[in-house]
Amino acid sequence: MNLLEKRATLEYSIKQNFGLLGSEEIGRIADLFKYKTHKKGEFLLNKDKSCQHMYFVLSGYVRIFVELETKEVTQWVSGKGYFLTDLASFQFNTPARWNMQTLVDTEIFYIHKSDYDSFKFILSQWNEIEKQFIMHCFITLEERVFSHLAMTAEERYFNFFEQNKELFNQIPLQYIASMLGMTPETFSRIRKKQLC
Amino acid sequence: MNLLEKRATLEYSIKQNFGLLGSEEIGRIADLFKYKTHKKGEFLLNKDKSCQHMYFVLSGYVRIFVELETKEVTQWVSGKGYFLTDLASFQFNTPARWNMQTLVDTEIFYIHKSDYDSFKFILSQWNEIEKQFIMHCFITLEERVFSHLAMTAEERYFNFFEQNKELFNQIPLQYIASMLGMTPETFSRIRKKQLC
DNA sequence: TTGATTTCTTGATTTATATCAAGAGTCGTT
DNA sequence: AACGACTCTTGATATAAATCAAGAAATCAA
Repeated sequence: MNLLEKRATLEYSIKQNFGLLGSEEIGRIADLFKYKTHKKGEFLLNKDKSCQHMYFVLSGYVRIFVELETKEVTQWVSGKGYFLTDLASFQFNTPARWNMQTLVDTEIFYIHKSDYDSFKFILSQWNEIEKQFIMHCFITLEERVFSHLAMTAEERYFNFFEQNKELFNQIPLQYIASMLGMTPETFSRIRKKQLC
Repeated sequence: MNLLEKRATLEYSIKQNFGLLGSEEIGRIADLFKYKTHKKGEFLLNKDKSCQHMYFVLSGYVRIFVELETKEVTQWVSGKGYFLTDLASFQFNTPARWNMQTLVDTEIFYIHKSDYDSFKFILSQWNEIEKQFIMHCFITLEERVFSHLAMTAEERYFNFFEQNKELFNQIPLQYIASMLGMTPETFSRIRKKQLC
């Protein structure tokens, strides 16, 4: 993939997630993102630091997690096409709540908060568009909370599998287990049922 | 509480949740809310219907829940000072995902979607303000997901209790149990530990 | 106040999931 | 190819939480 194609991928995802923008406007947004590659295992963000960037995953995977006394909790894994940041830190300058680490060699586009904030001056509809984006994120999270109120570990597994098949042969399964709220052993046993 | 004091309470909560507004502007927002009382057990919203309103709880409690084949799941209980709606339905005109029912006689202010949508024309900063409000909601939900990934039922109980003491002697405890993702029996046993 | 209904508690039991421990597979590196 | 480091699986066991069932307590309505 050459840089032009990478750029096209970014623009496509901006269109998908921040609808209602003309292609000229999308171009102006994309202009402010910078391209970078990260080796497997590198951190994009450390907990308690300030999160000054929003990231876009072009290829690879980024894990969002936190370390507790006794265990490590993976909050989410973002693959290609995802925008990600620690929202509380990025928007309200609080210390970051999560670590972000690449699980494989990963290509990202990133944008600094100061450039991101300029969108609202460049584009009159920006606040409206961003608002809708966050609403969709909120609705998705509501579903995730619901899955913990209403579903068993096994139901969460199959539900998630249907939506994210590709993830299951790309990253260590223990991280999927954690983001679904179960141990690797439980995950493995459910998986065995699935395969038999 | 007379109507003037009720109105003042609404304005105060608007200020709390949608900061950055002058008092004249808050007044113009509050003007578009209407006051209504609901008897215990009345529905503000039925699942699968269209949610055309946002609600503000002045006094009382509203339960957000859904009925499954085998059980009922309470997603949240909103007490005084809460704004509530089915966001997906209110904003994107999808069928409502939740029921909303009062748990006691309840006073609310409500606003129709068409009036709510007019805020952005009345107030130049509205989109920005609303965006920040939703971001805070999103961050709160992230914490809630995390509580299911990292905490036991007992930890969720005590964590929630610290934040919401008043709820525990105002509404049936079974609903708190459900929103914390446990059965009433488990809830009761944890509660016993707390009291002894 | 009384009876009816709902809610909460408690005990016994079952089930789901976590923990612990060991071994097997996989992957990356040299 | 071989080593070491992860990662996954599997079994045995422990623990957390759900289920089932009954009764007690609280609440509501007449």
